[in-house]
Amino acid sequence: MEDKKMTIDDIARALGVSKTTVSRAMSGKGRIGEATRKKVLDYIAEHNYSPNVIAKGLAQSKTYNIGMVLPGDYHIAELPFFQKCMLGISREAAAAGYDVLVSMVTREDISQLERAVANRKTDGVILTRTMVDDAPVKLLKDSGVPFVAVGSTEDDAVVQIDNDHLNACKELTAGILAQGFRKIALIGGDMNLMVTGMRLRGFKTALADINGRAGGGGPDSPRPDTRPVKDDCIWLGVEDSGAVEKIIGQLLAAGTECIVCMDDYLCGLVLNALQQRQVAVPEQVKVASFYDSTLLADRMIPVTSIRFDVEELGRKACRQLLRMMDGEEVERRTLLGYEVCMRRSTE
Amino acid sequence: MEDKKMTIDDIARALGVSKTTVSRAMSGKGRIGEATRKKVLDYIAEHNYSPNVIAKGLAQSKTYNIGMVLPGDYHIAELPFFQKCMLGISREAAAAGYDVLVSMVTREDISQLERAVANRKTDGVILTRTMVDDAPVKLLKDSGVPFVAVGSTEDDAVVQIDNDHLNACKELTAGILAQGFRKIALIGGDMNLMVTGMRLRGFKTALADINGRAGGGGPDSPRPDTRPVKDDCIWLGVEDSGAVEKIIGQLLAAGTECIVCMDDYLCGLVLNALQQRQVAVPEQVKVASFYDSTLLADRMIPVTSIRFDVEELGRKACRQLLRMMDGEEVERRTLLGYEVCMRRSTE
DNA sequence: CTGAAAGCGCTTACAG
DNA sequence: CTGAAAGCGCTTACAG
Repeated sequence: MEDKKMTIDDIARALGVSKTTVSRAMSGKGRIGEATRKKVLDYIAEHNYSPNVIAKGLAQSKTYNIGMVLPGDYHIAELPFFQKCMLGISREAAAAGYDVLVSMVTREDISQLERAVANRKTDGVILTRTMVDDAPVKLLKDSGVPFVAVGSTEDDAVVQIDNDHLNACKELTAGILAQGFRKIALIGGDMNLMVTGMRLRGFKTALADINGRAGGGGPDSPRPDTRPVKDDCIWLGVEDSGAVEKIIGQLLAAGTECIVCMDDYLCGLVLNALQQRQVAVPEQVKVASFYDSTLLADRMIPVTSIRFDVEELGRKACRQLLRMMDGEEVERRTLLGYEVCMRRSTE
Repeated sequence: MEDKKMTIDDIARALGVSKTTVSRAMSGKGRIGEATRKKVLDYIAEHNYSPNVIAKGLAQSKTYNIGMVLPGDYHIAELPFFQKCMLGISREAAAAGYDVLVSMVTREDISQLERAVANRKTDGVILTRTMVDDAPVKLLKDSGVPFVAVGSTEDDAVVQIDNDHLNACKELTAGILAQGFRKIALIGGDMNLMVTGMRLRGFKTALADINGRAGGGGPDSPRPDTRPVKDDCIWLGVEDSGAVEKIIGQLLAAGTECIVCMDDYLCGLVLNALQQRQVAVPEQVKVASFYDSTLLADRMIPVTSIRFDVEELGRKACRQLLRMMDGEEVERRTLLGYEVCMRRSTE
């Protein structure tokens, strides 16, 4: 415990060198004799000294903290995502000598983030979720603090890094359509989440593609016959079992062959509703979901799903931020891959 | 944005006073003229200045950070708990001018916590979960940093604050037994979690009580006839649906009347298994759970459950820690209340 | 290769 | 009531 209060000055005195020398030995910056260097490092190791990062930071005008904005009111379906993402961020930060400061925000209250920014407690900030019309994004833009958003934003001046939800959803949908199904429905949650919109676009693109309109044909490309996406197959803003029950009733009556769910919680509700009506999956209806989280780990049938590497997403976001803090130019938008896992539920 | 770089020196110069005066006006410490004080405060408000907390901390040998240890590998059943607990901690910390630094630990790797401690980046630490033979507890004890554990610990020198799981489980169990049921089973998860043990003890106490052995009778109290708790009614370390299926089979064969689940995830598995076997709840079997989380929010029947105020638990833990950091004596063990919510599933 | 000194932005005895 | 100065524990030009 004694060593906890040891200072660079103590070391300098004990070794008969200057503080400058000790500092240089540790940082590796500046010229220093190999023998001196070793002497200092040995002493440090032996006495289990570690420098006061706060003081170091002050001298360098750095905090060695990165801020992480975490929603305090998110839905249980998102929890596994945040857990992994946090883990990735904190591991990468630790590897670079940084600690992670959390600011929990809700839709009504972003005061924790305001404090962290005003108090200059962080060298940069990572947003772990993006919303339509996102208050934290605005705050951070105004503050001038370097930040990256995990997720997509409307403002493309913002550095953002995201799973490729659009193409993931498109490929998943296309995969199902490729099996010959045409009556396909989409159920999604909170429309204020950017991710909901991205998936919706992926879904629509897949439908449009199979209808013969290969995406983004130029103005002079032939205008083929198209079957427009039917609105009654897309349900967004769905939150609870009551809503799901009702929707399932309508979908079954309409002869829906496959239901794509935007998250594993909704998918759980859908499976419950189907089970209660004695509708067999996949024999009578196919079901697919996103995230591949433990939320569905123990269902009777394995559910077709997208798999993302969320810890890696967190790590990449952190690395990106560290580069920005070093003044490097970084790409505005980074999209990470995904894996479509076809399973029993859509066979 | 200009004001972000403003320093106490700028203010002093602009106002023609000393830095000392500015500092005193802000902190309220030391004698200072009311007029001077107002002048300084007005200037600060107008120019939207906020002091550099890092520098302030250095001068006071404080960090204005509290550390929060978060398991990086916890189970989904625990996620709603951690979310609320974090929110409570961070809100209380913010109110006291502190930020929250997270260290994510896993069973194999507590290096993030080691770093935070070695680097003296926090003035105190909150542990958000306790395990049997808990590595973070040991590390923190050795380090000498003030800390409080949310949860119960074996080592009662540790300052701990917890929901009263023992009595909650006891009361829940007693409430069910009071309805006349005798064939009651308990299903629990990870036995390395202290909470599992606490609930187990509560369950056993309730059984013992109804068997006539009022808890803790002295050596000279009459030794009444006792029905010992049957071990085949208690299943711990249950993790997945496979295990649950098997257990449910045995319990039904044995004529079990009620199943108490230690968390909402397990309870979900139990409900699935019962549904699959067409066993009606509560008509044929009663079911009760803990936590009252959104994990079970959308089940067909409302599930009898314990309700804890986890955000308040987080807040109390944080307040306790702040008091310790001020050098105050605090009680070694604090237990918070609970609410037993009897619902349809045990009617 | 090494050191004395100034500085990071605050606080706080110590003197007026 | 107010200020000059030293100090928190580091880093980093600037000189040797």
